[in-house]
Amino acid sequence: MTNLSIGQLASAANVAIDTIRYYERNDLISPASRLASGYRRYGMAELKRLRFIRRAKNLGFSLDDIRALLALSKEEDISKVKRAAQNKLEDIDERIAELQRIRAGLHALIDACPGHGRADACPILNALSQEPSQ
Amino acid sequence: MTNLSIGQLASAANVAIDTIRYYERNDLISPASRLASGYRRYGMAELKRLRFIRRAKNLGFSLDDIRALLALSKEEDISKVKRAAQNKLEDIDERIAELQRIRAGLHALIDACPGHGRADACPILNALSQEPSQ
DNA sequence: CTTGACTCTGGACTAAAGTCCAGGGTTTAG
DNA sequence: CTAAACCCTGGACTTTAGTCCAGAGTCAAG
Repeated sequence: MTNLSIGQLASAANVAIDTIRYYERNDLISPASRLASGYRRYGMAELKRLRFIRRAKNLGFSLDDIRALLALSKEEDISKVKRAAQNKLEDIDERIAELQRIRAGLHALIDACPGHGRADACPILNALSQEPSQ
Repeated sequence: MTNLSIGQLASAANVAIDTIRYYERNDLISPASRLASGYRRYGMAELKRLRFIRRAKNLGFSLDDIRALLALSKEEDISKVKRAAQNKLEDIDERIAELQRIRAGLHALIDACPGHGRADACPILNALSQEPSQ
C-alpha cells in the first residue's frame, strides 16, 4: 500500500493530479522519491500530509496558513512550536465561537418560524431582510 | 447616524469603498438611495447587511452562498425558506464538528509537549512531520 | 513488442474576490 | 469662492488556488 504513483495518490486523497503538482511547486508536499524516469513516488506519510492539507483547507485555512503550520516541523526551538500551536488553537476557538453564535441565531429563527402562512409572519425572512444580526 | 455616504459606510463596516461597489455590482447590497449627483446614500439596514456579509465571509461562506442566503428574503414560500435555513444549520454543525475534532487533536498535542528540551521529544513536531492526522 | 494508459515539464488559462487607476464631477470647511 | 476631500463610472490589474493544454517520454498488459 505504500509506493504510490501521483495518480494513485491523487485518487487516494481525492484531489486532482494537477493539484498535487501545484502543491509541490508551492512547497506544501513533495514526493518521497523519483524513479529514474522522473516519475514521482509517494508513501503513506505523503498521503496523510495531503489529506491534512485538504481538511485544513476545507476549514478555511489558506495554503499560506497551512504551509506555516507544516513548516513548524522544521523549527528546532520547541517553545516556539508550542506557542505557535497555542495561537492556532485560539484561532480555532474563535472560529468555533463565531459559528456557534450564528448557529444559535439561525436555530432560534427556525424554531420561531411556523413553516406555513403569510410571509410577514416568518421570522427568518424578517431577520434576513432587516437585521442580518449585529 | 443614518444617511451614510459610501465612505462612512465603508469605515463603519471596516471594508474598502471599492469592496462595497463590488458587492453592489454583484447584487449583495445596494444603496438605500442616491443623491441627485449620483452619490450613494445608505441607512442602518445596509450597514447591518454589510456587516453580516463580512462575518459570513470570514466564516468561509462564499459570496455566492451569502447571496443565496440573503435572497431567501424574496421567497414567498415560507416552507422553502425554513428548509433552506435548516440545511444551512446542518452545514454549520458540520463545520463546528470538524473544527472541534481539529481542536481536540491540537489540544492533546499541546498538552503533551514539554515546551523545552530535545526536538524529538515534542509530539507536535512528530505529529506534523509524520502524521497530520487521519 | 506494441498500444493504451500514465507521467513529465512549462506555460497559458480560469474563477473568485477584490484592488487600483484615470478622468472626470461634487461637497464642504474656511 | 476655492481648495481639499469625496464620490462617480468603466475598465484594467492582482492574488489565490487551481485547471488545462501541448509535446514528449514511460509503463504494463496482452
